[in-house]
Order: sequence, then structure tokens, then C-alpha cells
Amino acid sequence: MKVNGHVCPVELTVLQCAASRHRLSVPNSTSKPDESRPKTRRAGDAPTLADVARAAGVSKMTASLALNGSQNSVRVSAVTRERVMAAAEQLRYRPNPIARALSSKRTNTIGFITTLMGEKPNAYLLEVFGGVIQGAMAAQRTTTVFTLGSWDEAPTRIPAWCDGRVDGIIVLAPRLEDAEEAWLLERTPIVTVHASGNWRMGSVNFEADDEAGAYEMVQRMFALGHRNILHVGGPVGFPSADRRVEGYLRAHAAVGLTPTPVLRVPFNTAGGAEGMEDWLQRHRGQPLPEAVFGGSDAIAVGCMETLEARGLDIPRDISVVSFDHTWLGRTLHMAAVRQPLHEMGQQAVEVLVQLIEASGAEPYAGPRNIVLLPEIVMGRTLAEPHRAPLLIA
Amino acid sequence: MKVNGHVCPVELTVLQCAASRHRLSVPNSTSKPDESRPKTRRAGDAPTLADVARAAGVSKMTASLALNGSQNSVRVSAVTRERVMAAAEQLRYRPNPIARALSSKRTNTIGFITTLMGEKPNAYLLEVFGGVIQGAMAAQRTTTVFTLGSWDEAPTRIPAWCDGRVDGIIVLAPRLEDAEEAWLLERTPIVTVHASGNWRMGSVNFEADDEAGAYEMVQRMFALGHRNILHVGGPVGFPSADRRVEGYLRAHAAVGLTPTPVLRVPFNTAGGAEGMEDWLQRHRGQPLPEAVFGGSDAIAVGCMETLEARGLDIPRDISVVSFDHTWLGRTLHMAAVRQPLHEMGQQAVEVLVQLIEASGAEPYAGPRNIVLLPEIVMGRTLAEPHRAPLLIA
DNA sequence: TTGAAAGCGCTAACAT
DNA sequence: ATGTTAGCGCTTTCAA
Repeated sequence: MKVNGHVCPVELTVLQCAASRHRLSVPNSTSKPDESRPKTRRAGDAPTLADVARAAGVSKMTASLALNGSQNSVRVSAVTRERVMAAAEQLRYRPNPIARALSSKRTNTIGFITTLMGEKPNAYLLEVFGGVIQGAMAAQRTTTVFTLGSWDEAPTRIPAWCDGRVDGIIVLAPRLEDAEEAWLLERTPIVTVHASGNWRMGSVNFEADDEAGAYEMVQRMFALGHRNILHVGGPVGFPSADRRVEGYLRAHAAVGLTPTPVLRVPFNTAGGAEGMEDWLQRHRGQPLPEAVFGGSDAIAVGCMETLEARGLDIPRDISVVSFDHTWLGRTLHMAAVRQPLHEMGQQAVEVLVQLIEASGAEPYAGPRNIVLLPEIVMGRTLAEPHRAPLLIA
Repeated sequence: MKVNGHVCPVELTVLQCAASRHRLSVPNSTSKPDESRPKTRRAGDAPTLADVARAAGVSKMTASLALNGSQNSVRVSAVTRERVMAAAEQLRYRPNPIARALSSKRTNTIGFITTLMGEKPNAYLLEVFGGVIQGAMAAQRTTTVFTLGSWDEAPTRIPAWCDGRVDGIIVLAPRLEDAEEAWLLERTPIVTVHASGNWRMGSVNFEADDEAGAYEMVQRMFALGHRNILHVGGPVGFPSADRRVEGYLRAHAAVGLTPTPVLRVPFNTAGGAEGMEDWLQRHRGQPLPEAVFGGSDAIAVGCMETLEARGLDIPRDISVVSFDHTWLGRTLHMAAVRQPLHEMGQQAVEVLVQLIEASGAEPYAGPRNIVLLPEIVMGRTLAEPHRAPLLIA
């Protein structure tokens, strides 16, 4: 098979253009899950506990006890256990987790609910997700991902996932109202991240102290000598964006400085780039700010783009700092308020596990709202302000 | 509660330092999944099919048939169906997916196996993952993530996950030998991504034509006037890295140019930055390459870092192009060979579903190795070569 | 058109 | 120390 003038090595290879979105369909394949298949037990099927028990010459329950090692010393004699384990080994027995889940009402799986991590991955979300799967691994659980097309679907779809397939769920809630069908949620513990007070009580919420982080960062910049700092914040109505603005303002109030009016843009690179460009054009001839404080990594990167496109050097001519310090910010060595997103994900799992294991007798007694403190990270994009004030071209 | 001089609004709030990794433990919580709980049916439990049937005055199976809508017109009369559905609605009945899975041997879940997406997210991996969950959503399945500490664990842990909890799995295999316990895999369909020939036959593999992509990109650069292109490739032994080098070399051979010897570095930013710095120091006084071709986004970003730190302007003084065009490359508007990672993830799910639904009677008849064609993306980091040749300082 | 009954593979009370 | 028995909630023959 020849493509672009060279030969592909593998015989069965099929080359196709990715952009064509060509469906590789075989004749009778439906995209809907199949609901009907035969289920007579065939010889090739996986061995069950019964097979092991039979092979070891004991009953199913003895086999179960021997294998699960629970009730350690008492229930099963050493020789019996030995025999059972040998049989299991020999048959290559693997317990069926579905059957176990049905019987024990525990799937050992936690759900992670997110909006589509599509073509345009959300760095913030991915960061938390990384923490979640790491936490899940540490807690000996697996993570299943439920994808929401948009947050509008949340009230109807989230309860539908609380149907026993997971022991508990973690919800990343940028902003979320009370679920209408809260009745179902009562059976499935939930931990939210960044659902600042919007979610029903009874669950546990994680958030970062955005306000304090922004306050601290602006103070640091003041200490470096900056006086004219432009804050390009996220959209109005996002609690976290709003709180960052508050921190920015409070820092100014604390030292008696009049803040430059805040710019609000969407939480993405284009938002930062276009907002910045627009702002610069509206302030032509006026002094260039000494620094820009982006409301997120993406916003800050967008701002940098615009500034650099105008020939400005960062941080010589103007400093740029950001919020979050996700992988994007780290890669670019940006100065930022680091929000402990990864830790949030990990700790969310820890708390969720506690919630799951809390029986009626010993209810969860920990905190209901957990606020992590952000930290200031210095980087290559922040320096002392430019000596001679620059004007906006 | 006061922190950093301001008051937190929520009463139950607990502030904690993220870096402390403090365990929020409640007294009797074990991290191991709990194995023992009572299971007598209490009034507050979720309604079952039996409850619905009783409420509707029919048998369980009639209820099941009525609700699942299978055997559409024949089996159940319209009135009965109506009554059953009303009862279900009224009881807020939700079918238990675990029970369904046990009975039907279908979980409608696909597994995604990956190494830890930890603090240092792998852009490549995340890109594919985004495609997978999107594909899964389209196919009405959920995705469960299995995390591998390192690839060494693959041969033992992957088979352990083929125990029925998922209908099939997708494996991102940078390099992977034959699984020793392949016997188990026979029951669970597998689609690999980038497992170029290393994995057992019988599964389906996806890959991109790295060689052709690199060839094409170098040709484009030749067309722009570049003659001295340094390829900073990924580590020796990674099939994809090796094939990119081959494409680079073939492009030179095609036009009769002698290629600059290839540099091989780790697949990350530090690799690119340090490799580049080292190379420049070893070639002091010699002509600066007109362009650098990074073996991945991360490598290219690292190279750019080093070059810009030396005061070089990209692309005026030197062009930089990369491979992959993941989110990092897109954010920075880099010129690159775009590998269709997202599409790979999506299509991997489509094929996996076909594999799952292929019964013994109608086995999967599609291709076993699917090669997607990369495409060239122009960007801000690639321009015509610098007129006056520069020397390495 | 509907019902009764037998699993799916495992866990857990209750005997022995 | 081990076996018996009864579910978990659903699907699916097999009768009626």
C-alpha cells in the first residue's frame, strides 16, 4: 500500500485521513449497546468460584473465605486454604467484580463527573482529574468518568448516575444550582470541588481561597515596586473569578492605592488575547501598566501573546502573572498563584472514601467545606517594573 | 476563622495548607475497601424491579419487558406497559446497572489504561483520552480509568482488569511487549494505540504515520528555503521517535541534502531545553541552524526556551516546528505535524465497540492496524530562514 | 399476552 | 472448621 510515495510495512494496514471522520462501520453494528445475547455457559468461559470449590473439593463459601482471607485465622484451616488457593491458581480463577458488587453493594469505583474534555482541554479540569485518579489508585478504587455535554444536563444526568454503579462521585462544579432530583443523591455520597455554597448541604465541598491568593500575589507585586497592575479576570458570575477580583481590590485598599479598573474576559486564551488587545486600543497613549495579572493561566497566556505581538518583552517591559499554575503555566515558567488542584483531586477522593465508609452508626464527622490555601510561585514572567514608564502605542 | 487577615464566610470551613498533605482522617477509616456490611433490605433502599412489578400488579418479567421496550409491539400490551411505566415513574425506579451487568454479561463500560496522569500530565496522553471519553459518550458507554504506576506493571495488571468489569479496553502503549498472561485477554477485546506491532495479534492497533508526517514537514521547510534543519528527536527505542527521524532523513535524501546529525532527548520540556543548550555549546562558532524540528511539542517548547534565553527571536532568527500539536502546541500557535490524537481516541472506541459486539458468528472483519495520516499545521513559529546566516554565540 | 422459575457469580446468615 | 441455604436485582428460557 502506497501513500505519499512510501510503502507501509504492515499488511493489514489501512490508511485513512483523520479529518474525514470516516466511520469504520461493519455491516450489522449498532451504536446502541446490545441487549440480547445467548448466555448458556460454554466450556471456554471464565472459571467461577464454584469451579474452584469443586476442584478443591470444598463448598463455595469455604472457597470464598479461603480466598478472601477475611476472618483470617479462624474460619478456614491452613490446609484447606492451601488447597483452595492451589485450585484457584491452577484454574486461573479471577473473582467476578460485578457479582461481588451486586452482592456486597460496593463497586469500589468512584465516579468523576466532568464536562467534555474535548478538543479544547480544560487545564484546570485535567489537573484535578489527575489528582482524582491518583487518589483513587491510592485508595484501591477505580475511577469512572461521566461526561456531561454541558452543565445544563447536570440536574438530570447526575442523579441518573447515582444508580449504584459507583460508590460515590466527585463533581467539578464551576457553578451549579441545587439538583432538582436530590432525592437520589441521598444514596450516593458526593464531594464537590469549587461548588462554593451552591450545592446542597450534606455533601463535602473543596475549594481554594482565591481571594487570599489574589491578595497575596498583588501584595508581592507591590513589594517589587509595581503600582499599576491590570487585572484581567474571568467572567462575572463565576465565584472563583469574582473572589480573585476581590482579593485584587482588597490588596489595593490595604495600601491605599486606587486599583486600575478590572477587565473581565472568558476563561481562555482567546479571551485573554482579545481582551488585552481591545483594552490596549482603548487606552492608547496612556501609560502601559507595569504588570498584568491574569485570572487564569489561559487568560495570562493570551495577554502575553498580545503584548509580545506588540514587541513588548516580558518581563522587561511588562510583567505577567497568572492564577492556577496548571501545567500550562508550569511549562512556561510563569509566576502565578498556584491553586492546589492536584491535591484537591486527591483529597477529594480521600474524603469521599470516608463518606462512603461512614456507616449510619458512625456518620462522617469531618469538615463540610474544606478550603485549601493557594501559594505564590515565582517565575520568569515577573520582575521589577520597567524604570522608564512606557506609553501604549 | 481568620487567615491572612481576612474572614472566611462559611462556618464549617476548615482551612488547610495544601502542601502539608495532611490526611483528613476520621477515627475508624481504613483505606482498604470495606468488605463487611449488613445487607438486610431496609425501607429506604432504592426500589427494585420487583417493587415496580408489584405496584403494577404484574410479574417481574412483564415489568422488565415493558420498561426495556425490547420486543417492541408483541410481548406486552399497551395498557400493561402503561401501568408498569406509571408505577416505575411513581416509585422513581432506576434499574440497577450492576445487576443488569451480572445477568447480561455486559457492563457498557470501556476501560482506558494509562500510566499515571499525575503532576506532570502527558499532553499526548490527555489528548487521546479526550477522544476516548468523547467516543464513549457517543457510543453510550462510560469509561473507567485504570492507572498503571509504570509500564512494568502492565503485564500483570492489565490481565487482572480483564475480569468482566469492562466490556473491552483501550491501551495506550508507548512500547509494550507481549503480555505474558495473554490467556485472559482473549475474553476482553483490546484496542491499542501506538503499539506498533508489539502487541499480540487478534487485537486492533491504531497509529499515526510518523514517518510520512516528518517527511512532509521537512519538505515544506525545504520549500520555504531552509537547508540547515536540526532535528531534536525523542529517545532512541521509541518506535514513534525513530520513525520521525526516518522521515526527516528520507526527506533529506529525497533532495540530496546531507542532514544535520540528529539529536535525541527525552520526551519533555527539560529534555528539549537541556539538549538544545548542550548542543549549542558543543557547536559554538558554527552557523546556527535555520530551523529546529522538535520531536514533540514538549521538546520543541524546551528548545524555544533555550533559544529565546539566548536572545534569539522565533521565527525571525530561527524557526521551530514540532510534532504532535497537542494542546500545548495549539496554545502557543506552533507550526507542527499534527498527529490526530483526539481522533485516534474516538475511533479507537468505535472499533472497540465493534470488537465487543462481534459475536462468534460474525467476527470482526475490519482492519487490524489502522494508520492515521498526520497533517501539517502552519503557525507562528515557522518562517523563511534568516537572510544573513547567524553564528552560534 | 403473561407468569413461574432458573440462573448470573458472589457474599453472608444460619446450621452442623 | 465446613456445608447449606438464601439472597443481591436483573434477564431469560419455558410454560401456561
